[in-house]
Amino acid sequence: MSQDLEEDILVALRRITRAIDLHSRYLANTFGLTGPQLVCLRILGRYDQLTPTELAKHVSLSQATVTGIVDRLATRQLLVRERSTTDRRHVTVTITDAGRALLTDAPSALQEKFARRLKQLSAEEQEIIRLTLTKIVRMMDGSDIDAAPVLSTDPNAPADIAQPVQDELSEAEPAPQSATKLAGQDR
Amino acid sequence: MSQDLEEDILVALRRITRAIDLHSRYLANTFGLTGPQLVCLRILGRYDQLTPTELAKHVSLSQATVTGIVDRLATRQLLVRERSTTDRRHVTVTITDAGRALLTDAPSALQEKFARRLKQLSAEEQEIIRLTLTKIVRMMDGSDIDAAPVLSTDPNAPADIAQPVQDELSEAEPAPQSATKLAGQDR
DNA sequence: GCCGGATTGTTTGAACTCAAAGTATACGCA
DNA sequence: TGCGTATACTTTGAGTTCAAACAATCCGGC
Repeated sequence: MSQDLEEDILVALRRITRAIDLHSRYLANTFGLTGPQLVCLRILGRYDQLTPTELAKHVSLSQATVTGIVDRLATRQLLVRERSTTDRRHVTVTITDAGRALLTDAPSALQEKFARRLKQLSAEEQEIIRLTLTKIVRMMDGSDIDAAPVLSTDPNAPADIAQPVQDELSEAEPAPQSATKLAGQDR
Repeated sequence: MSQDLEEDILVALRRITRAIDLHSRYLANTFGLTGPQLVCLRILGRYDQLTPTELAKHVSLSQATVTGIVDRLATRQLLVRERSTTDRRHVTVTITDAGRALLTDAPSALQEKFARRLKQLSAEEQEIIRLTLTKIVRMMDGSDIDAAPVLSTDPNAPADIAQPVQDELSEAEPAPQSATKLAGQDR
């Protein structure tokens, strides 16, 4: 029965992705920003100003994707784009007062209901969720490419695309002995 | 420290989404089908023929999305679209021999590396992952709308958008009391 | 000063994703 | 028979996402 573990995981991930997407559209309708836009703006609110590359790293998106998001936020005047005078290749993206104002009463980028339910879980359960997701991220990170080394006859390896990135956040994950803990909390 | 649980989860989910997307592109390059295309074709391989609506339910996507995917698979002749003669509103999507052939040596829709790592985990750990993801799905499903009832002054409620969906497919998941099971099978 | 490689960002093209609008068809009821 | 609602699917429009191609700029060596 644990045979279709992979399938189950696939289905679960697809559903989660979908739920996130639906929430993003919901946010767009009711609040005016999509999920990714909100997340970017929030990060920017925290750092005040960043280059697109930095922002991309913080939100785990590619530079190109961030360009599009910044475009849309810029047309709404929620941030400003300026080329650096010292190195004109650099662009600094700065949050505006309007952007900051919008953030003050911005909803969560996660579904309210989900967030609420999350808080109702025991600290233990919350930790399991966090650790499990972190573990999945780690297992997925930088996959593929080295899993199929045969493809590129190119001598200089195309290198790992998704590269590390990994270290920024993954601090604590001591022991996965959590299994037994999970026992009682059914319901 | 458990304060930024929400943030951590958000980040992890975004990374997972990204990893899946990157793998999808990788699949497209090396195998010729994207992740969603592969998943749809696989389901079709299992059922032989389905209507777009049924297919959409099986893969947890909207009907509209499936139309696009079926389009692309159809132009590659991996499946055929036919209008039902009895009810011409219905379309049946049927996998072709070519499609079936392609499936035989199709890679996993999940990253190889991830799949491998997954198998190396203990049965217990695998179970935790599965249960955690399932739990997240359950917590996210049909969220939003009823979480913010105030928005629409419209008398006829826009109704639940993401609705259930849930029940159609989960035949093989009778009771969610699975947590307790986890207890004994420790090993 | 100038050329070539490296770095940073944007554009382009393709796929995915959804809701909402549109189209075609069926079915019930008068 | 005919009208209206319901059903099944497709189209449209917008946003996200990425790699790859492109552009602008910098910096080091000559």
